[in-house]
Amino acid sequence: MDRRIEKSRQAIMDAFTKLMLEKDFEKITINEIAELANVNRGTVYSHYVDIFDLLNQCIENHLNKLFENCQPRGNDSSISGKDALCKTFNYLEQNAFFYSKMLMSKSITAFRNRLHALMVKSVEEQLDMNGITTDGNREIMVQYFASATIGVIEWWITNSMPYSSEYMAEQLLSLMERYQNVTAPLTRS
Amino acid sequence: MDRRIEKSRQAIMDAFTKLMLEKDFEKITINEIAELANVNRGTVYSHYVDIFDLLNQCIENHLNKLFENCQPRGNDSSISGKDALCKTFNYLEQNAFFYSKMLMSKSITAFRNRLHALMVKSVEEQLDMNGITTDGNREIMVQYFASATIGVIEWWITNSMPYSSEYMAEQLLSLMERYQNVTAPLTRS
DNA sequence: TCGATTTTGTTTATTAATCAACATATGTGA
DNA sequence: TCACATATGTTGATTAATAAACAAAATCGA
Repeated sequence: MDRRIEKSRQAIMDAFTKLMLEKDFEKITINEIAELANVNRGTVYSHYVDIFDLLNQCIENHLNKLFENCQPRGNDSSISGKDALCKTFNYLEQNAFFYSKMLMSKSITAFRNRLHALMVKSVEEQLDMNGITTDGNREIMVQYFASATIGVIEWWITNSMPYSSEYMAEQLLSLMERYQNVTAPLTRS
Repeated sequence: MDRRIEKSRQAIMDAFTKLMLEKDFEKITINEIAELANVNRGTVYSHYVDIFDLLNQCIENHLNKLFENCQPRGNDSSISGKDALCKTFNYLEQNAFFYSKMLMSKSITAFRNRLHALMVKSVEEQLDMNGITTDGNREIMVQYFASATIGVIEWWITNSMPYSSEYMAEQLLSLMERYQNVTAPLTRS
């Protein structure tokens, strides 16, 4: 792809993310973003229809990175479920400022919705991948695991990460293993 | 000016400076520079005729910053000659890696020549500014002060800055004050 | 509330950057 | 020494980014 596109997108997204950390979303203007990104205002509009589109793509980028982190590498299962989960918590820790802002913002509902949707999808994939069948209702089970995991993550982030990422991965894994052989809603063991 | 020009120049110059620090000038290629700067190779050629032009402009940029540092601020002489000289040594310290490379490189003669020329010009300006007249030969005096100052700077840089910049400024100032009321070849008192 | 300022979103002409292709030059290893 | 690879410098067609200008909407301050 034309490297200009990549550079502009990166500069705009970086500027937006930076502004997100230091002020409320409602206070951020396209002007500010363009100025900080050092691109023309028109360039912003050529990549994003408006600031909400920018927000959504920003969320999408971050959540993609989040869920990438918990995919076992390639075909070799050299990385265990616990390792992958640990990597995920490490990633969250490194980007805690961003995720904290997203979870605590009153005006941003898109983030929670998208996180939940992606988590549900991820849990379903893990169930399929591990060939898990259950007596109970599958739909409900998926919702159960997804919400449980998000709840733990949200609590950990918004409470300034009181435990290490290793410990969190351990505990979450242990909780999930109690019920089914679903070793992790995000990863396979 | 079109911000694209500024951004491209900056990216290219940054990449070149970075490469200068980690390898010899002769080993640096335009391809490398373009790659590291993340610009098309043609863009490099649209700003610089060849790698020697790039080197010269790089030297020019750095030396301009060097001599900017020792100009007293604006019209108010709130910053004394010593302070300005101190700022100059501080700047040299911060960019010691670059200046050391330049001074020690066998293949780069342009840097020493340009440094000497700018130093001579600076000494002449300081003489004029302070209205200094002397019995001796002015030309020779200018050469004397210019070479003396460069010699001290070169020794300090290539010997890993054995004294603090404050001390160096002090000592150099004191040496120059012994002869004329030329308080500093780089600054006015 | 009202006037002023800022922001938004869009358009247009212009320009810099891009990619691909090329011939030439330089250098490198067998 | 001679292929082979890499680097140089240039060209032309295409595209993304730019600045400037604009009307409309939103925000702000008095």
